[in-house]
Amino acid sequence: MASGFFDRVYWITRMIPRGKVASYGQVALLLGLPRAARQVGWALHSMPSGWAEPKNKDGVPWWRVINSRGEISTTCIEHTNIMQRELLEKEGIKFLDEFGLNFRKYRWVPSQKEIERMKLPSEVVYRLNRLLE
DNA sequence: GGGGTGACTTTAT
DNA sequence: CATAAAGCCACCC
Repeated sequence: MASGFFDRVYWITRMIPRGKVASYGQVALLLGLPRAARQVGWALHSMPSGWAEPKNKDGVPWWRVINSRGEISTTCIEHTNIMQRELLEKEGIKFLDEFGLNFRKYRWVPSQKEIERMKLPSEVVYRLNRLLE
């Protein structure tokens, strides 16, 4: 388990499968920090630029993290919202409008086993299950 | 140690 | 449905 907050964000984000998305809040929950959604966005914004490249095998698939309304919400100039949509479309995701998609259809729902392995506090597991149902 | 800064979220209007 | 406001907390001066 990584020690720093940022490293833990990258660790969770790497678990999101191709063609699936998670919200910033969902990543925060999986970290065991239910109210750290904003910092998740910041972590993805300020990671080493090489890690943001889709071709980088050891990189972080930042484009699979969107906001709780199912919309792309990056303000990054290097990695734009348009770029993010193209990356997701390349993974098979269809958009409902310019930057919105069907969260019901594309949300990453970790297996119960994966959730157990993370040893999260019961309150966090409760909130997670409610989010994913 | 204090204050500003967010790729956020929820709740209230 | 759209907007606003408040709460949020890791990080960097």
